[in-house]
Amino acid sequence: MTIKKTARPTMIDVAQRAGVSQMTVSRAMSGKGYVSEEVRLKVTAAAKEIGYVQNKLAHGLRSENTQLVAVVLPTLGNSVFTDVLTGITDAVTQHGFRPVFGVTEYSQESEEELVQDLLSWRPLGIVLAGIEHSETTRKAIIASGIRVAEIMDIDNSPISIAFGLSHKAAGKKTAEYMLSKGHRRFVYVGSQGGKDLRALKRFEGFLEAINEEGATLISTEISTLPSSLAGGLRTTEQILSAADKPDAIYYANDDLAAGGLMYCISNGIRTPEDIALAGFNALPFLDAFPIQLTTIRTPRYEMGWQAGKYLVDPNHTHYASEQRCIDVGFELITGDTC
Amino acid sequence: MTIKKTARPTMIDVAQRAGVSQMTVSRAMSGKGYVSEEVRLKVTAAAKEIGYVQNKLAHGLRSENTQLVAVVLPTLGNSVFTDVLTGITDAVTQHGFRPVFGVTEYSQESEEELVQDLLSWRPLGIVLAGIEHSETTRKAIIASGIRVAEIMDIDNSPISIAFGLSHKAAGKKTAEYMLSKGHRRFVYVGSQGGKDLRALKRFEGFLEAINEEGATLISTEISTLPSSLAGGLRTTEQILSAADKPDAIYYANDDLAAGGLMYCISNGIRTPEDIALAGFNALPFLDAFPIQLTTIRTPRYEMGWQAGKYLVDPNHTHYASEQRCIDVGFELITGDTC
DNA sequence: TATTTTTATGTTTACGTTAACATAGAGACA
DNA sequence: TGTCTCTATGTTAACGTAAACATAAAAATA
Repeated sequence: MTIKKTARPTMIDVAQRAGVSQMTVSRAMSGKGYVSEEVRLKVTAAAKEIGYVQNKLAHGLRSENTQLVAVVLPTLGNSVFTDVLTGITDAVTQHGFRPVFGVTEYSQESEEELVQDLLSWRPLGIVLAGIEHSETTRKAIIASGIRVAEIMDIDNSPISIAFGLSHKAAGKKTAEYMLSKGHRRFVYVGSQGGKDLRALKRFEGFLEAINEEGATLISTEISTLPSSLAGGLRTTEQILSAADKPDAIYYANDDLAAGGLMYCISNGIRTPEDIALAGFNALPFLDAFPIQLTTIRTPRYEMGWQAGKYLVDPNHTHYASEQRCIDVGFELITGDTC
Repeated sequence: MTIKKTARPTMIDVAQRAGVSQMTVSRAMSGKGYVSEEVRLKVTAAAKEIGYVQNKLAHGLRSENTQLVAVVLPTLGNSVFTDVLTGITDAVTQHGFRPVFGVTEYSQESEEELVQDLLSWRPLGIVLAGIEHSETTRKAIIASGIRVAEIMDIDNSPISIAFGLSHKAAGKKTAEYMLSKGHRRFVYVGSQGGKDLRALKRFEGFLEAINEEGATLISTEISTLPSSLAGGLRTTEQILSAADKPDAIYYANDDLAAGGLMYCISNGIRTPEDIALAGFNALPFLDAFPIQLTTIRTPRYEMGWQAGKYLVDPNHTHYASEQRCIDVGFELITGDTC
């Protein structure tokens, strides 16, 4: 006879205590199949007495239903993605699911490994941030046969379904608004060394629009660091100290833009008279600023929520082969800085 | 449309393809036991060809080793906890583990359910934010026999080990500094309807210190909402518009304090001459403010990292019954607002 | 050369659960 | 009254993997 490592109670222990078969315990706990009220009470009492805890590994292995949803995000260091994760978590938790996540740090190689690893948990579905993935990643997910939802971006072909917005259109819209306010000489400020593909798409849309109008992009300042207020502030200081000053700065996101705005506020630089500023995301802390930043509001929580709901809601129709994009839209916040 | 159950390849399929037994595949994939280099290559090639993906449910069930770490947090809506989660994730990922998490929204009842559910995944260990838990929660974890680490707080008896700081001491230290700067009439600003127990402990320490010195607490303003800059701003406006004005405000955290500081900056109110302000956490975005907030720096990422490392590092000694607190400390940032 | 050790592989079984099938009594209906 | 359906329970097998045990050839040692 071998010695068990952990003698955690199983359904067999509960069954013995309740004087029924193990299968009856299973039925009483899961609520599936017929169990008399009397027996059900005996079983739940016995389970509580001996501290029975379900083993989800065994459950998942046998039933092929893990109650797990995999989530792949570039980082948790930006509230944009924690908003999304919160939406996903809320949606799937409602249906008894749990998220298992990993972060890629904006690397497609990391994403490949991560997806492989997450798939080994046999989740019901997977949520991927972004719509650009390596062929290996796409193949692995398709081969697994599980449900997929891509979020944030719709500017490409999704594996199956995408809930997002057109970043190219958002960049374009920002440019059009800035141009309409008479700005003509721009600087673009980015971060992450250009690894943020959605930021690049916004910049692309932005560039197209200003080129169409014959306006000028003086320079681009892309730091390798993650975006931060402090980084945006420093970069803005440099830009405004240079000989060839722009009349407007387009930032990859609100973290950078807020830093720029803070620099202006602190140094008595007027917006938009001395310099116009625009960001992206409409982060909530900007509400507290005395000057409202021109930016674009994105429904981050909602994208996560919709994707999560889509994956776990049994009433949803699922699109295995059909590819479709759900445009959740965005809203230009004109603000005071253009 | 029904979801078809895909016949995903197992080790048996790999074995057939490679012309070996299933057990040899298991050994080749896991690296445990003897496998000749020749066979190992055949197996990995066969696995790749048919798109084999490990089944972690079966692995975990058989080996009693899930490579999972459970994480319980009050919310993801505050960067304090995402910092912690990032630390945990980084530490456990290094050792091939994956976090499974859930949020309690500051409710002990939610925590009970959540812990029960997370335990059913048979994680190697669990990280809990905070040191105050219901007796049911404590019992369930102890009965499960898994490793536990509590983080953030050390002002109580941990289940096993806690990595955190004394919030009471932090509140006291802030009060002492403010008193040393001559402030005597205080208002306290909180949020979450007092459900944030760590904030309450800081307030407790703060109160003790000002009472010892005979200073006055004019009032406490505790909103039921989650903390935000906008909330801090509004509350500060109210406080400074009242007839009985304090000479210092102590905020439950930096989100609220930053809102207050922003109100002062926007309205030409001088700190600390007109009003002194202090917060808690030293959130990074405050670096970009023209006036540095008086606050307390907390090693959030480090707490998460240490807890994660403690749980999954095979070289660590584990303290099953012994209770101990690891004080990670804090640092007073004197700043400009006191 | 004989013996022991190391390496390499296979066979059987068990992890804890649920699906599928089996059985039997209670009540409904002809 | 006999058959049929519904309810309540039990029995057996299977999910995919790794531990335990078994075996045999190759290498090391005596």
